[in-house]
This record gives sequence, C-alpha cells and structure tokens, in this order.
Amino acid sequence: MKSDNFFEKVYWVVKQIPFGKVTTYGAIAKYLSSPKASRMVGWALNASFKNKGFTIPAHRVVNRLGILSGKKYFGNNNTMQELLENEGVNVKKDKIINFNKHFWDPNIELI
DNA sequence: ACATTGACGGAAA
DNA sequence: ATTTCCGCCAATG
Repeated sequence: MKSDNFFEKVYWVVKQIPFGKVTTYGAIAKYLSSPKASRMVGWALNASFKNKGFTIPAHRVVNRLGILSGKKYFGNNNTMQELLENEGVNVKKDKIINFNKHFWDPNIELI
C-alpha cells in the first residue's frame, strides 16, 4: 500500500499544518521517525508539486532557520513569500520574521 | 548496477 | 564561533 510510503506520510503531515502556521523539514522528518531524513521531506514536496491534483501547502514548510529554501520551486521567485504573507506570516529577505511564533511542531500538535 | 544529487540538519573538527 | 562532513532515502544520470 502506498500510504506506507515516506512520501505519503509527508504529504499527510503537511496537509495538517494550520493556516498561518509553518513547520520545518526536520520537524516533519522527526515526526516520521527519521530525524535525519529531512532532505527527503523537501524532496517529497518537490515530487508532489509535479503531480498536480496533490495540492499541499508546501509553502508552509521551511528549513530550520525559517528561510524559504524552496521558493524557487514555486515558479516565480516570490510566490512562496506571497503565499505566506497572505496568511499573515511576515517574510523579510526570504526569511520568516518571528519564526518561533508561527512555528507549528507536528511532534507536539499531532498525537 | 554504480555514482551523484537534493526544498536539511546535527555532529564533529 | 565557523566550517566541514556525514546520514537519511529515492530518483536520476
């Protein structure tokens, strides 16, 4: 079953991120019991992007510094930032302001 | 089938 | 404190 795939789990978690909140690749990886597979998380998102029909809020996932590391994958170089600011998340120079305030940790919020 | 790469992150030097 | 290295797992060359 595909729902057991690493990717599927990633997609599921990302979909749980509430409006106006953000999380990190590492946090998701950790939640999936593979704390060191953070690279795979972003990679999974990239794969999901090709596959339209899978609309997941990938813009709510940033690296641990709150930097929009994957903004280039959103077509235009400022699409990701606009999406975030549209949700009340302030971004300055590709970095989220008050990152801690917007941070949503699946390890805590999800059981 | 083997090597390299990637939206990362933590440990080691 | 800063820089470098390694692991994670799947895909691509």
